[in-house]
Amino acid sequence: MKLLVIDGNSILNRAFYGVRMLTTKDGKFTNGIFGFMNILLGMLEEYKPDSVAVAFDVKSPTFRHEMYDAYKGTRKPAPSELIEQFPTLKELLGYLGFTVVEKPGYEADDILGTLSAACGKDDFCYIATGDRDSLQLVRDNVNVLLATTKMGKSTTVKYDTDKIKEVYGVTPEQLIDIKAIQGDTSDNIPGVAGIGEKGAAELIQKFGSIENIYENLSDLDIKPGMKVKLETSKDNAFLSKKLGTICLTAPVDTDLSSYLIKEADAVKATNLLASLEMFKILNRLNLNTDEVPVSDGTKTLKLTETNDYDEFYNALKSTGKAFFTVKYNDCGIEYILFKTADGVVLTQNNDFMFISFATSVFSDNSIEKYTDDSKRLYSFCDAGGIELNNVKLDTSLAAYLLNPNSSDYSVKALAGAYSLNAVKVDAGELSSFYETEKEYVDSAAVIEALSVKLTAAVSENSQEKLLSDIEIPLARVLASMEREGFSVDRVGLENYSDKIGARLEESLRKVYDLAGCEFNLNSPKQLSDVLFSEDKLNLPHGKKTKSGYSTNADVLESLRDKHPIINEILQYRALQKLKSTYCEGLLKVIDNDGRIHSTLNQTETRTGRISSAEPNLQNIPVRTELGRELRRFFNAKEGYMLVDADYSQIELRVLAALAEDENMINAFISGADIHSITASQVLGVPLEEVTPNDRRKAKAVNFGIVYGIGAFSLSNDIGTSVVEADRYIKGYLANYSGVASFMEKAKKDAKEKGYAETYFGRRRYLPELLESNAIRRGFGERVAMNMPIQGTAADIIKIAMIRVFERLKEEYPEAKLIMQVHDELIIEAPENDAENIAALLKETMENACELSVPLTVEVACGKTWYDTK
DNA sequence: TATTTCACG
DNA sequence: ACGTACGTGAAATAT
Repeated sequence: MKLLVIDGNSILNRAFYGVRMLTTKDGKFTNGIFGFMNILLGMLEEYKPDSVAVAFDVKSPTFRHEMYDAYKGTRKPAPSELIEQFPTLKELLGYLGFTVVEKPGYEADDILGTLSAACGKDDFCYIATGDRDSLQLVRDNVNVLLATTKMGKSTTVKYDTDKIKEVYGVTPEQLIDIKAIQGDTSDNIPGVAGIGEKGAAELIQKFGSIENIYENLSDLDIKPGMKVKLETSKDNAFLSKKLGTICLTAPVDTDLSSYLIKEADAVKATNLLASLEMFKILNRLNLNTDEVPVSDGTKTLKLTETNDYDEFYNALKSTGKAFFTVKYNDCGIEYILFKTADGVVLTQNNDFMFISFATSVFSDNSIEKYTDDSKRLYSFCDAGGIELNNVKLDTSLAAYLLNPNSSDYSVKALAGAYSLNAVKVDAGELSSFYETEKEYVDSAAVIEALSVKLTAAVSENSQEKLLSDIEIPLARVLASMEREGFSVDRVGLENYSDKIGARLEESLRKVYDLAGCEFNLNSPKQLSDVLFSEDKLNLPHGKKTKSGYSTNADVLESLRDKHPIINEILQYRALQKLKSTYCEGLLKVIDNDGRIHSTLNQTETRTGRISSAEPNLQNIPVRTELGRELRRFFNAKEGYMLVDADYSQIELRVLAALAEDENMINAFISGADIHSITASQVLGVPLEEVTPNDRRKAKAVNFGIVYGIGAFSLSNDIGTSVVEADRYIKGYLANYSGVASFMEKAKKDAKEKGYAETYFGRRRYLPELLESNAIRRGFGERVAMNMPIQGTAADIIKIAMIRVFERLKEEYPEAKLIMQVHDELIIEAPENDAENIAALLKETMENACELSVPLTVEVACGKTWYDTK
């Protein structure tokens, strides 16, 4: 019999602290269970036990905090986030066929000891724990698998008798004697006062046991000082040995066959794991559930191929719905897989009729499309001059609306999330195709069922309009923007790069001179050594990071007048950023058409914004002149102009509207400068007497308010004391009382509902609000205040983008929307139409949404991006 | 792969 | 006593 005995408390504890906080959408904490299952599955695979027992303490769990322990010698109760995971874990283990062992009055340790001792010589026992105390249980047929977390990575180390000898120089039993002398404050084991780990180990290595030591104390070769200590604590030593010896006779079932792994209750286990959103674990377990019926009741789907396109097209037309996924290759579409009532139908692009078929399906307005990557499909269709009509659902977009706190919206991931993993495919003659294209076929198999579930959930959340009027139409706009790209002056950028490169070298040389040594200036670690070491520049260090002292711009800024090297380092950093990220980074991605085609992600941010990557064109420098020069190389093609428009203070206006704050609304309606008005009202001085410094502070507060400001950060930002910053915030909230109550309501609503939401109903779930850690809860509260503002602004510009796109297509088909930077839209327009298009853009953006405050847009034309500012 | 830094709104 | 403003992506070094 091969037995695996797990210290459930210890392993769950390790897992909890080793895995970053994870929660389900509805706020259940799962990181401990997730880590536990990973460790357990790893052990099952590696050691292949036939029996498993998981032991738990019955009393409420505590945890050892190393630092805390060292000083206080006590244990802290485990946080509620961990405690709530125990019952769920036990339930899950039961469903999976593993035996949970608990005995009131006994610790998990004792159960491990008893079961390991119950192993006969034909048995083998593995003990999994994170607690070194259990190492005393190691025998020829008992190994301990010690879970340790090294640098955030969890590993298990196997201890057999040889390994114990190697590490401690003693037998496993002698570890008890070492501990009897050494003691253990966290377990209230006194030990021998004045002798620690090293001394204890040495004594036992030499003399074998405390019994031997005390029987022959006068004769043994021990330093007199140590003898005195031993003598004084004799009673404690023997008491400690007793306390430190793990009980081998706990009253638990020692018939090992009771712990044979039982058959899992696959349905219950699957449901529980799905509710915990642990799809990776679910897949790894390979539970033998019956196939899940898909929406039409079918359990096993037949994979067939058709070349009779006319017939198949008519079949699609008669149902009015096409559920499909597309596989692309370099030349376009490789094949399309359709889910039909009969199964999955493969249509391969190896026939001259195929494209005509695909074109018919895509353009047919009477066929609703349900697919998984509409942006890519729009892109393909645009490129081939094919119309794509009536996209009813994009699974990734629907799932993103349902929960933006996710990173994987693939059909595979969603099928897991919606318990559709067990749909089986009968590939028949296409089995070799199925083998190589399994993932696509499986995706097609579930896309209808998935669509049904997603549609229901979106409707349940009242997010239908968000999906049909914003996200789905936007996919088409983004596809077009990606395809259009942004024209870039390669030669200009190369020259600029050379110029920066020369200055960079010069700067580096100066830093070396001033430092008196050469080192890698790109390494914060090496730089902090040079700046802060006593034998180097010995400058006063600021805040710490995980691995040393910070060298970021804030810290350096505060040291600027302490040493001339600081200024040079700041300059170097700025140049290095321009050179590597912008010059070299951008030059690498200019396409053959002389344009940069960034990817615009629609399911990336938690607030509803879009993001730009490979390259990121939403963070092209603008704040410093040297950086802003880069924008000269982003230009309009021959005969065209850039038309650039941005919303002014859109987030603050959204705040005024959402908060229904009369005062702030009137400020915006008046059209005057919002920051000056704020300063005037908060300080109680006439508008004309507001100084530039007053305005600067008011502006900082206006920005900060949107993020869920704290006095500490504001004081940092505007360079005043925390007390004064706090007074300023109080004054601000008293003046804009609608804003104050909005913030309170935002927090309260989010706490009650579990999510924050925008004006248009976009949601963001906030499990952080349930955490016991005040820092993280505070973060959740700031997000609860910020998300409705940032998200509503994001919704508004998305609406504007769709309308601008439609109008351009209709009125100025040559002009194209090419970029969005959160509150800014850029159009590449024929020179002659630029003025008209500027007006069109401004008007469309300003009227994208009717709020109780006006939305104002500033628009400018120019040959380059630089010229539009 | 994680950490640190820094560019943008 | 904590640690301190929201949302991103990229590059470089360190592990």
